[in-house]
Amino acid sequence: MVETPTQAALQQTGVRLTPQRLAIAGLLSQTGKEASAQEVYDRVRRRHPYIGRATVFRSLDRLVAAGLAQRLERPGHVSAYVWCEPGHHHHLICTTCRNVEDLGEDAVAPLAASIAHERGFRVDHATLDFYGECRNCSSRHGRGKPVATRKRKELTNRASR
Amino acid sequence: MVETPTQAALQQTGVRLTPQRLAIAGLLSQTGKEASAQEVYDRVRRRHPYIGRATVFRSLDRLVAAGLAQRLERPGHVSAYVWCEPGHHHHLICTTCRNVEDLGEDAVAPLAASIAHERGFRVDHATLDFYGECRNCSSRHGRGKPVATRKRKELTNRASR
DNA sequence: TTTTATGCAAACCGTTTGCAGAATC
DNA sequence: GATTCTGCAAACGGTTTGCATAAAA
Repeated sequence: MVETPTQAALQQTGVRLTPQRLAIAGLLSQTGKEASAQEVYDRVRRRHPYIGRATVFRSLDRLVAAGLAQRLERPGHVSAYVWCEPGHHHHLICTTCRNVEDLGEDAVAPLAASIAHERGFRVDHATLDFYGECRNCSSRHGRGKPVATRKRKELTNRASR
Repeated sequence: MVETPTQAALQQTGVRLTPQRLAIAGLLSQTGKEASAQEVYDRVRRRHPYIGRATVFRSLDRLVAAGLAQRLERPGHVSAYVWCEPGHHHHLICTTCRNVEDLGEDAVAPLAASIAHERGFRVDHATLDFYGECRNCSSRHGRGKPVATRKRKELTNRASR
């Protein structure tokens, strides 16, 4: 069995490498998309039909605690999870294909600095996420044309390793 | 009965001016702090002991729909509500006193523009909130001293009009 | 063999909804 | 008087937890 980078990263956090965890981590890290726990559950079940919801939530929590994933609070009281590189905690989220691009901390740093300077507010932490349409999706349809033919292809992809 | 700005703003949205709504709107607009529905409920109950939770949620929804308040998704699946000026949808949130300062849209605009330009990502909407310590709280204790003696005073204030 | 994780089911808790009566316009 | 709102209570749905069993180290 070959050790993947994801596996190695997981190993380093001290948790046990169960097939379920590996599947969940692999799923997130390879799709590059945000997904709710329910969506993760649905997809993992294709390979692990007997997995329970609790296991999915617990695994996701571990990933977040380890800094390998981030939990986004989406409107409607549903959390979304994204795989993320260390230090990249802001995102460009495509509302069409749900792809997530990382945005480095340096995007906010100057803004935070100017706020500290101008308003006397010491910034400890910032949330910054952009929602819109990624380059790929924009080029798939004419400029200004409404996004009616939304592709579901990516969403039904299996996370095959 | 004198007409307050809050009352006038509410009136303009076409909803009926019930005592409960006025109390909730007054509460939010005057504290300038974020509050969960439960916290709003607890405080409003001091003046309206028979108010129901549902009424609080429905009133808050109206305020948000009218653009007079904003709903923030806080960690832990709890929503927080903040009174907000039209067009000011980003915030500086003090984690000590929970005060919320508005941040104009122009704070993000240049950032959004550069992202659109550099990464081909069309930004439709952005979330941006800074968490930290406001000027008042910083000056209440020596620089660098850990925030151990966190004041609860503000939180137990009555929202008396 | 010790420790940690899993799966199941029930509990949790913030939020929403249905409905009869009450208040606003 | 027509319409909207309230309060109650029950339903909802995502998430968490307790526990006996199973798997990882």
